[in-house]
Amino acid sequence: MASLPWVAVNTTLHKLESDLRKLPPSSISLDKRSQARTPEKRQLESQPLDFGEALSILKEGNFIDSALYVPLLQECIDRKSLWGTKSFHAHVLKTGTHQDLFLSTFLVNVYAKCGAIAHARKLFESLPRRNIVTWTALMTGYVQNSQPEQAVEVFIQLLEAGVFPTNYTVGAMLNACCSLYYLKLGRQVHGYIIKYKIDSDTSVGNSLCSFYSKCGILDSAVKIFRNTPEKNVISWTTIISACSESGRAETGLSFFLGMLLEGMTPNEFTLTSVLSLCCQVQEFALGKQIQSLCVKFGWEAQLPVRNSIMYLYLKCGEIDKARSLFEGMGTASLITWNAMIAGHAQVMDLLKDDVSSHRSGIEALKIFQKLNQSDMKPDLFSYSSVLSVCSRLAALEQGELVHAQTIKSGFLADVVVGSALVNMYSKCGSIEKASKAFVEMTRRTMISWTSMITAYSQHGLSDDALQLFEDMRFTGVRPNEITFVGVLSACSQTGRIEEAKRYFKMMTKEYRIKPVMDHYACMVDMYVRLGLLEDAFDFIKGMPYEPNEVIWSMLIAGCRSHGKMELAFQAADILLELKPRSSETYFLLLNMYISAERWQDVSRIRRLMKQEKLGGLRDWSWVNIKEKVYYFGSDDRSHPQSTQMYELLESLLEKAKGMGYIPYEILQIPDDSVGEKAGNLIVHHSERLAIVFGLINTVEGTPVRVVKNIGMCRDCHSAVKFFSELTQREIIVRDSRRLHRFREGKCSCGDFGAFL
DNA sequence: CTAGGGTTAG
Repeated sequence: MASLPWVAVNTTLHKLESDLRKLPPSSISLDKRSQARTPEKRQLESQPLDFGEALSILKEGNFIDSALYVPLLQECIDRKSLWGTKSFHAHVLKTGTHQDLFLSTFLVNVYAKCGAIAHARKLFESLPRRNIVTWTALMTGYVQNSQPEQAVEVFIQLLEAGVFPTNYTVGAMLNACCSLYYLKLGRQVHGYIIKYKIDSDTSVGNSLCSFYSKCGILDSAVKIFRNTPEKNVISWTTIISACSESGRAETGLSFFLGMLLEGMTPNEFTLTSVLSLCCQVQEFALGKQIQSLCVKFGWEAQLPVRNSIMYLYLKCGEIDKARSLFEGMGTASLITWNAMIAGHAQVMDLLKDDVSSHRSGIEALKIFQKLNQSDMKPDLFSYSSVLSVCSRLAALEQGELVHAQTIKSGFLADVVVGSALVNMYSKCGSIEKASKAFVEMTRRTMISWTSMITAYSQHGLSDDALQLFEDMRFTGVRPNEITFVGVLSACSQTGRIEEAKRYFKMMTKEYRIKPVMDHYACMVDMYVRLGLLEDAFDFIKGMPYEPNEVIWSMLIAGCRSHGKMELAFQAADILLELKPRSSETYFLLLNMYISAERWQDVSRIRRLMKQEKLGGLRDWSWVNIKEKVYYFGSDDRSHPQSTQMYELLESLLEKAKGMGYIPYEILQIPDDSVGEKAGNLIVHHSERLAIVFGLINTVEGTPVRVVKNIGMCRDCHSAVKFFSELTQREIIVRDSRRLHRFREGKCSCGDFGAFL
């Protein structure tokens, strides 16, 4: 963006002003050529066409029927076939049809759409004649090929050439401005639009509306929309998707309602936008109603519509339905593939603690692999989704392969892909590679910074996290509420009470960010770690909203660790009034009462769990070894190497005891699938088995990475610390709450990470 | 001029 000098911009606008002055007001508004397609043109398009056949005719140097020109070019766009376009171009030159301005303009457009903007430019330069549509096509081409500065440049040139801009040209200019984030320039263009009274033109209004929304000013977009006198379907679609981009899904849905009430018929664009809104706010029932609307209006066969519906099914967890839609799709686009990968990634979140969540991730990797084998190339969306899948799976090997692929394909340069990579390495336990990826980024957004700050914080490196936060502020990037979760949790890890208070104040006063539950949770966590349990209690009581389950469990777990049982019991009573929803919370209380031998309370908890219909938890862990996944449950003996595993485990535990390991009582997690078998006490939780399996089956000295579906208990946490020292191995366990990196007898979580 | 897919927390 630096290459566009302000002088040029001002010249443009100055020139624009004088040129627009010469213009009779009526001539700007419409360019007939691009209006609704003429009947004979539509007829051309419906001609049957075999793309391959047509191309081979061209290749052999033979002529093709001119009736096939338009459909062939359209096909080149759809397939992004540069080779096809070139062949066609050659054909046009040979037949002398390049004199046809319509065809030449179309070719400029096709080259641009195939990503060959340089070719488009060359053709443009060589044309003996050009009209405003040709100019506009070139501008649009630059915008679409991420060279908005060039688009502005072309705009200057066309004005200098004495050509009159149309509404389309103004639209392309506004698009260039929003890609440049040139709010100022766009506003000036808006000024001229008003001055020359073309603001009542529907398409100009639509462009402005989309411009403001893309610059993040939804209010202005809404204003423009309301002031557009003759709203068409596009106007409504624009405002609806503007709401979607600004994350204001409810507003978007109400606009949709308004549209229907005004008797406007939605088109396929509208419906796909609305479906995406439904996904955003998880209004799946509404989404299914929209699906019926798609059928009613006859849009259900459109690929984008089918993509949206498939994505909707994934988001509400109906994977089988989504999969059958996917498999039934004759032609899938890259977006179809990406939606499948991203959808599976989100299903992982949906199924959080269940082992099927993991399977969904594996499925996503498989889909990505199939995409690689297909004739389509993954793009930045595919890469960022698949990287997030790798990070959720802690699949380092696969993640590294994807990393290599992003380097090869050049997508690593994208900020989102870069941030996803930082996150992947961090979640896979390698802070070194995460920070390397961060340092190598050429551009950073707030999310990139936040990812890295959070990464340091999760790895227990609070100095680095806080330093980076200061760097971020110094760079002038505005943190959001998630950044502060990272900052505050970094403070809490190392008990920096004063700094935590300062940052909390900074968040609310300087950045006007309303603290949410997670911020309070960080503060409570800090008091608890420091053993300041009364302070924690007071802090909780002073919160502006009702503390949730997580906050109370933290306090209770802390009281347990510090032996302040009276306070723990008091807090437990309050917690139970809240009717906790998670089984984990009940197990925390249950085990606490069992070890305190408060049998009345034990039966009270059991009764409550039955009332709430909360079943057992499954304790699962898995370990990735050479792209294969091995699952383990508590006391699992199903693996052929079991004997060897248990021998190693017992010997490690014995040696640990010699070094001072004192076992806590191991948390009992009754598993529903097994039924309540009396006297079947758990001896080993799943992560221990996964760890020893990893130790046996990986090379000496390399890290072992394990993922666990629920939180680690105190006993396992303490034992694994000794394992890391005894084996001189780095052991990484990612549980449902946080990341534990055990090295030389210490854990990155600072020892207060195990709640149960 | 309008659409469908992506990254950050506990």
